[in-house]
Amino acid sequence: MSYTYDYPHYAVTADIVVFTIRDGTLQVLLVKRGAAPFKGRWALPGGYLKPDEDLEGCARRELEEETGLAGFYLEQLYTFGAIKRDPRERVITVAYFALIRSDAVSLRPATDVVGADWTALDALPPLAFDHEQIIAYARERLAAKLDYSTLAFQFLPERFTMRELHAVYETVLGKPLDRRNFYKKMLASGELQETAESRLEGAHRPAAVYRLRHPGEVRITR
Amino acid sequence: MSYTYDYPHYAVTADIVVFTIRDGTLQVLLVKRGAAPFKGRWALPGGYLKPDEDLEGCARRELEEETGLAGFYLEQLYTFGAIKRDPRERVITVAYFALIRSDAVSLRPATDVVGADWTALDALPPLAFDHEQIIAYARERLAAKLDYSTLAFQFLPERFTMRELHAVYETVLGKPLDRRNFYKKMLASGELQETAESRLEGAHRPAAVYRLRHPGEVRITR
DNA sequence: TAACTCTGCGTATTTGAGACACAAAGTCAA
DNA sequence: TTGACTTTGTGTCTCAAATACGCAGAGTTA
Repeated sequence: MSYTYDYPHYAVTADIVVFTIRDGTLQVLLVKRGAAPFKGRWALPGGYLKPDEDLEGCARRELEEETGLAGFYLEQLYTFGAIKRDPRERVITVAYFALIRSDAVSLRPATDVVGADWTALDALPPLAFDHEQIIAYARERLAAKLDYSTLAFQFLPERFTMRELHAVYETVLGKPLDRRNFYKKMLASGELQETAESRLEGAHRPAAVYRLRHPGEVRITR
Repeated sequence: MSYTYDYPHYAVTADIVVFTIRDGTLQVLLVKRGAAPFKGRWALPGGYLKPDEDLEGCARRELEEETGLAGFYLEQLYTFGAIKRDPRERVITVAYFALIRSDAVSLRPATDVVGADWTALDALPPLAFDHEQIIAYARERLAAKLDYSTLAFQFLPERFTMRELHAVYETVLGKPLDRRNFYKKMLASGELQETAESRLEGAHRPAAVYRLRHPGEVRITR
């Protein structure tokens, strides 16, 4: 089957920067390419847009195929269309970023790749295409948005402690935040809901367990 | 001439939301379509991506053809790809927004349109495609970015007074800002450079003339 | 029961945004 | 020439939020 048009058309893909937090570091999902170009190199998960799906639908489908997960947070990032970014032909890629709880995922490589794995952001291997650039851009957006949204909660289960939330912020921002001021700020934000629960994890006072006042919804907090 | 591919490709366009300030209101550049679909309707300027130009290059070229202007500020906004956004065929459009000093422009309609004109944002006619949505999104981005960048200066000539700068902010944000606090904030930002010049415009004290400390460069100020 | 560790709350200081008063520097008209 | 008028430019006060840091609370372990 072939497709013919009267004037130039382009391949369109969605690539997704999937962030998670594992072992106290910010990690991103990479797949190992099984075919040329860049065969054997790591790359972002993604794939071609189909005629019957919209852009976000494409990103969501590609990621579901790879992780088995549905309902994750997904946001359009930027569109990359440099002429030679793909050596084969002109490919326009609409980049997305997603946030996922890594404990909820079991990776299952898609058909056109030979492996998929999480990689720490500060230990990235050489990547295919312009994917380093895409990841750098996604990381900036993520860090900036922590400050004025409830994005961070996408990394946590429904119920969590202040320490867990604090750790997410420190990990993503890559710098220490005063624990006590952080507690205050979070409580003052009005986004947290206390629960009756408390959690004992070690030889010390148990931590109160919180949940989001508006779960399953990313809110802009200013 | 025709173009044939092994799997679905898509038309890719760049549409540009061109903002300017005229008569004390925020205005946007619209063109009147000369052909179907939406013949006779107003739409955003834009056009098809050519194989030998990148996305920003496409936006820049389309706008240069329309306004004769070069070197304006241009930023990628968002990519719209809903399946039926163009009734003819699937079109992916990468939206940009540009800021222009309207006094520096003389409009000259491109070949495929019958007219081009500035329109106040609060008096938009019905638009073609999803262009209302694109404009709304661009307006949000512009207003948000005034707060933490030197974007506003793109609406002003190289040398300007505090009053002119103040008017730009009030117009874009659509609300009054205390003049005296505004002065203080701008001076404290460190982005302004005093000049020896002052400007006399009426029966009152003349205003000091400033210029940007880093002209021709949009800076993030936090 | 004392040592230890993390949790939770409080307080004091600094920084920045916003409200508002008033002097300064011009023109214009009497 | 002088006073009315208008816009420019600076300062002060207040309040809210961010930051620095002290310390009691509530568990476990030796």
